[in-house]
Amino acid sequence: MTRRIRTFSRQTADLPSREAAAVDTTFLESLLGYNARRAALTIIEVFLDRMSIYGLRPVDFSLLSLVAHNPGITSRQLCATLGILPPNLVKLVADLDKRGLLQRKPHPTDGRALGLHLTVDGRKMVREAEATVRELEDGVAAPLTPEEREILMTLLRKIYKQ
Amino acid sequence: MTRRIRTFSRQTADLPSREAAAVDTTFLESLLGYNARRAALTIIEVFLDRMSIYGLRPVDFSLLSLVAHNPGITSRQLCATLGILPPNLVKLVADLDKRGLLQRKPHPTDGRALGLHLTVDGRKMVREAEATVRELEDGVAAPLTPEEREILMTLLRKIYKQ
DNA sequence: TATTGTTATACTCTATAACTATA
DNA sequence: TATAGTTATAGAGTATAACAATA
Repeated sequence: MTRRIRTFSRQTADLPSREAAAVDTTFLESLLGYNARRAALTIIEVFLDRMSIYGLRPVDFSLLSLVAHNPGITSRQLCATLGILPPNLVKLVADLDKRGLLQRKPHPTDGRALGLHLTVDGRKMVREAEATVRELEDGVAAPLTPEEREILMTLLRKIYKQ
Repeated sequence: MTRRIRTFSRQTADLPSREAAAVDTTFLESLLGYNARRAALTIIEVFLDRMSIYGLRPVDFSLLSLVAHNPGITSRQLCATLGILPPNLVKLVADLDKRGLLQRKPHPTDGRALGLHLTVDGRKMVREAEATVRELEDGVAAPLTPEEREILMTLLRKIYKQ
């Protein structure tokens, strides 16, 4: 079975040209928000490139990984966890369903809800995709020592979990 | 002169409900990309709220601040610095021009280019807005010691400057 | 009466192609 | 021939309102 590999275009952030290098960014670089956004965009760019072989965007990967580690999770829980609005989750789940990666089954106790479960293909893809994400993150975290990498994640969690 | 204050809606990330709290996010939270994106979104949310009094989104603020610290900067330099594509910058600059915050003047040496300069109103707004951003960042960085805050920014810069 | 999943829809953000004026 | 600024436009992402089925 062949599956079309979706491609994701993304602005190729112009490499710092002579002009850009001359720009004073001192103030912006003193801001947590600016630095966090720039770092996040850098990681996303690498993610898009390396994960294109699976046809998974960050949101698709996060969704599948959550279903893998929380079989039977509902759309509502997914929305709350990933910060996605319910109407926007419908197509995401429907598309992954069409690709044969997950299934919607009746919820055991709540007749309104549907529990999400990975298919065999879905489990295989998540296993491989999670390994690729680890490799890709090893690459972007290369300038950091293992200790610094842990510190960085700990500090980031302090920001969004307060 | 009255100026309409633009409002920016943003998804009010559902606070961790009982349901969401039960979701296992261990794997995602072990990823740099996930943590960086979540932290960036948290800061943006606070930014949108506190900066709405100026009618400035993050991109507007970054643009104005760069012009303030780099008088005469060109659109092309802004694009390279902020990772914006030239066609998308046109309306941003035009709108700030219409609001009387900046002006486009002929470039002294390049007839094709236009140098951007803040107006008196623009300089006043940037001064106040930068102070507000400092305050707002003090808030989001409250769970961190001053040393941790510096370490966090240093590590983030290592990620996107490699 | 509230919640789950859904449809329809609108608005914003990001991207590509192509034009003009100038280098 | 290449670059700065621009126009038009398409696609992706994110938002609100409202509905049927179920709690």
